[in-house]
Amino acid sequence: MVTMEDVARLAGVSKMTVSNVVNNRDGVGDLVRQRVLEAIRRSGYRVNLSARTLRSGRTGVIGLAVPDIELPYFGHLAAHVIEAAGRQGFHVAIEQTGAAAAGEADAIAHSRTLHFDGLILSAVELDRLDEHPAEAGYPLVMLGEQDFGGRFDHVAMPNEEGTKAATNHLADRGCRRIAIVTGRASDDVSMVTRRRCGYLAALAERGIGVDPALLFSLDDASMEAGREAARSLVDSGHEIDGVVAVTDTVALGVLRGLADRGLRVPEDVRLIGFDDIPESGFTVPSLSTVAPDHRWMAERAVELVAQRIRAPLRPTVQYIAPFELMIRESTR
Amino acid sequence: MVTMEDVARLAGVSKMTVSNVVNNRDGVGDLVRQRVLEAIRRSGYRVNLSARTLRSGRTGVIGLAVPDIELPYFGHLAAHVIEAAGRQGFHVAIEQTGAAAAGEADAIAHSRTLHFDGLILSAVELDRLDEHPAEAGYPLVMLGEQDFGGRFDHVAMPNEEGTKAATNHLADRGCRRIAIVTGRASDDVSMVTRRRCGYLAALAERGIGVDPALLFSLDDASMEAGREAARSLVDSGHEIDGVVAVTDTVALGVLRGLADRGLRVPEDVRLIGFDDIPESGFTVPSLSTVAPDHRWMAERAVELVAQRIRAPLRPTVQYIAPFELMIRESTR
DNA sequence: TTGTACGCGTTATCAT
DNA sequence: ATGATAACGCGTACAA
Repeated sequence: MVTMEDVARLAGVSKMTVSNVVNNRDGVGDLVRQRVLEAIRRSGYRVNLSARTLRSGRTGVIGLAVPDIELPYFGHLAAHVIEAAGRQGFHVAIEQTGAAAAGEADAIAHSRTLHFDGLILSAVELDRLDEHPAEAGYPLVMLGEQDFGGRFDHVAMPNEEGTKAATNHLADRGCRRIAIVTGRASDDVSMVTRRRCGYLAALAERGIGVDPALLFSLDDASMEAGREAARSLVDSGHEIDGVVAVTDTVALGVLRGLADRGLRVPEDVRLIGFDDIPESGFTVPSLSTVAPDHRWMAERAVELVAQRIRAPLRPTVQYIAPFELMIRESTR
Repeated sequence: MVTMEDVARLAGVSKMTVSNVVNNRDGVGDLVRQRVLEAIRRSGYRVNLSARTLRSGRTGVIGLAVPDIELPYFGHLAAHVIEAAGRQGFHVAIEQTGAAAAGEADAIAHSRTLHFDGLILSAVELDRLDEHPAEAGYPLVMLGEQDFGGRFDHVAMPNEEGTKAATNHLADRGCRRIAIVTGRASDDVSMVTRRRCGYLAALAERGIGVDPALLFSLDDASMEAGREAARSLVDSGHEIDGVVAVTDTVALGVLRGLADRGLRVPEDVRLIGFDDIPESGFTVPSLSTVAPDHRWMAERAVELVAQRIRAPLRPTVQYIAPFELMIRESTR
């Protein structure tokens, strides 16, 4: 391995001068600087980030923990985070939590072990983070679903607002028997519950009665689960003319499940999702959806970790992402 | 930060003994070991990987460079690589190359700068890697598309074989006017060309004539490009009864583009893709496709980097992934 | 403007 | 079985 020492010898200077050149510090003569740069080029020298890290105590890496990078939504999000972090001079390491509270807690511990400078956690399950007091003071930004009562920097999805707008939109189109397909609603503060609240609020506002048979809970937010939910809803015999799906991924499954039962979208049933993943514009029929500004979310999240790394004690900040309704064929 | 020194003091031993305990080395008495473990637990100590890396010269991280993590296929692949690497005790850092030769070369340089122990490169553009001789000897495994004439460890897609099987399948279903939608075919060895060869081979075998008007080139392998390709093909007036799409992502776009023009799949046109991304099972109609064994590919790739890290000079290995045809509704 | 000495946390070597 | 010491490559502080 080529070290600064080697470069210094090659250029006939001390390694401190090499360090100064590498870090663009001034106080180095032009001629000497040229000689050093030439020596670096010739030798193929690269800074050793481990050594630098050991000295400075910073790794320049932030972790991004998501349930499953394979789900389109998180791939999408990761791309934006990587880009935003790059602009701030950070690298991103991706962890998968498997959408389990244990995985999410692990990711935090892991992140510290690897000495990431901070962690962006897209938590869907971990609602009891106060059980992990050892992590206090670590730059941790929550991204997306859960609500943590202001204890963390948080960039939230417009869960309630978005779902309410979606439900209202279906009502505007004349739907009166609107089903909602969500994840399981075990805990109080989860994304699922917030979205369900938005749905209920819209129905109440319109004076549409709530039929418990139209509240469908999934085990996970997968395409397969969405497909089965749609089949069950149809098979149960309750008439429906609209479906609010908790995510676009689930909506893709619902779309397929309705097709399995010979129902047409939007003629027989209108369908709207949440997330606006790229695929949604290309399904047949294309999928209406609540479109949060993902780029904005990623940028805020990166900005928040960066700020917290610099100032660990500043008060926490809560954002709710802006969104718009993307109206496509599935609710025409 | 808690260091080994602190733990050593707390346990009343030397830091070398702590190191031995942490690394599960033997030659430590049971009683002492217990005392040390207790001290680690109480103090919340974590190894400093930078220091360890500085000493050992290994980071325990392998890079995975893909064109765009947002494309479902690469998200899918990344999930498998992360899992396989985890089993071998490696972490994975993801780089995006933007499907450009410059990005791919950057990823290699970058990977070395960050002192990854090795790099898995899913190269789609970089066909002249011999222009980067400085990288010789770095554990680099090519995954997927390109062919590099045996100069690197390589886990290849069954490009030619798979596309040939797909085309034959369409012919079996009675198609005689089969179009192929590929990326641009500028270079000799690219995935695009290999897949096109498979297509031509199948047609030749069946005695079906090649109509140049049915060879459609895309600027990129996106859904949008696929959609526009399908529209153009239909609008051009050449009758078609089958389409081979270069990837499932493109096929999703083609499916949509055919719908835009009022053509039914599979009644009017049959369609087959390549990759078997999860979405393909859920489209309406569901998408037939060439399904390479992604898990197998990820495992081989990780295995190859791991081996090359241990033995930099062993001869290179070439694999071609196994595949099967997933026959779904789009070719019924 | 350039050089020297030391410390970051860990591990290898050698000694006890 | 355990401990002392010296590296690993870089950056800070200070001296020249």
